[in-house]
Amino acid sequence: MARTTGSHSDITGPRVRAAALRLFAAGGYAAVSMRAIAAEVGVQAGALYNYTPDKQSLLFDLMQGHMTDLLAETPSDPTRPAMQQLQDFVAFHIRFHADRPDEVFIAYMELRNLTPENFAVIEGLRREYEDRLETILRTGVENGYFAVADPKIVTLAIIAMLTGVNTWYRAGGRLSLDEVVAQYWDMVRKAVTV
Amino acid sequence: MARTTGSHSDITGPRVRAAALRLFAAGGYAAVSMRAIAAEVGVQAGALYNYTPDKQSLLFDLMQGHMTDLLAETPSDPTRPAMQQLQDFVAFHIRFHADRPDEVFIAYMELRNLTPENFAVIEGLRREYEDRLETILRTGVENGYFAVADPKIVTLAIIAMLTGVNTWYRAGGRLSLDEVVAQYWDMVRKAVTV
DNA sequence: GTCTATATAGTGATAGAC
DNA sequence: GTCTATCACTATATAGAC
Repeated sequence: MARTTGSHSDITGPRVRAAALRLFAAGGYAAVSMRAIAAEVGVQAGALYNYTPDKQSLLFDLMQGHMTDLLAETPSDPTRPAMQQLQDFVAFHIRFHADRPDEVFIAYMELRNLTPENFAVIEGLRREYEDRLETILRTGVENGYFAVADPKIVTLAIIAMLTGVNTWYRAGGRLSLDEVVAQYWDMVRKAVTV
Repeated sequence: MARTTGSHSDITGPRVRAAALRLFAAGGYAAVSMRAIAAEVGVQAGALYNYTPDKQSLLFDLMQGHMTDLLAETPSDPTRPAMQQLQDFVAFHIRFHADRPDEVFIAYMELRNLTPENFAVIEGLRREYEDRLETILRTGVENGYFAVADPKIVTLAIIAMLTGVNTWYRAGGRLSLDEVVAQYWDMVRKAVTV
């Protein structure tokens, strides 16, 4: 992928972010050098600084983009029964995360490599996502469909369980994503039902 | 903690491991220098190499020690009913992990910083632990106590859910560890019961 | 917009004095 | 067993030519 010369501003920027995403997910933010990212893109290290002010911004932009995409696509229809909303949430979470293994890995593993200011932003987005699920659980409790002693705990437990799928699921493996979604929905449904 | 001179072989070794544990958990293996570990112990960087052949061994020893402790302490009594064995496992997992937040964090976050040979060892120990739970689930299914379509999936889901406690639980917080164990056991029990 | 070259600082690990 | 000093690299980021 060695390049020669010329102008590529409109395509190089996305390629820098894609290379950083792949390399950060594979080796970890601290272990990946700007030179390695540049080599993956096919430019020299100095050229990266036309697309990002520094390495930290590269990480933050990837994580922020991931979290805002997550929030934008989360299903949210308060008119549906709580049980349906919960099923929608479970299916969405598994499918969204299965589609973006690198982003998910970074979002969980590289939090400590964010500056305190950037960490606060990402943490806020994460809490916003958790609140979506917690609201569904509280609604179901109020309406008598769910038996959940502590909605906050159950929220965190469900999200941890669902996100765990990413540690083992691979497309083309023993189970289809449909089967995975069905299995996890079965567990979640039983765990929260009266 | 600056030191002056003298011999400390029997106490410096454990202190090196303790410092590496704390710093790796706080900043990540790749981001922590041998000089930082030495400073935490109160010696110069060169002196560390009296206690470890290299930085990689320091990480591996911490992870291997954690996993062998985990396996050694896991309750295992096949004569008890599967439901009791499962409850024992859930309570043990939460308490063991709550006691060792740094070790748990490293065991999950630093897998990719192990050499391939060391990774294979840790991965084998991890699978051994998962097999303990999977065996309990299969026993309960055979005896008609559990309704679990795919014991392997449920094993991974339960472990992910339980380990997630470490991301938010802090001693002295809103919930006691007894309450946390009770809440999670309630969810697990309902999720696997017929 | 990308290049080459470089400033400045840090890295893991080792050698040899004490 | 710990020290100081150092080797050989690598790091992020910048300056200036083209």
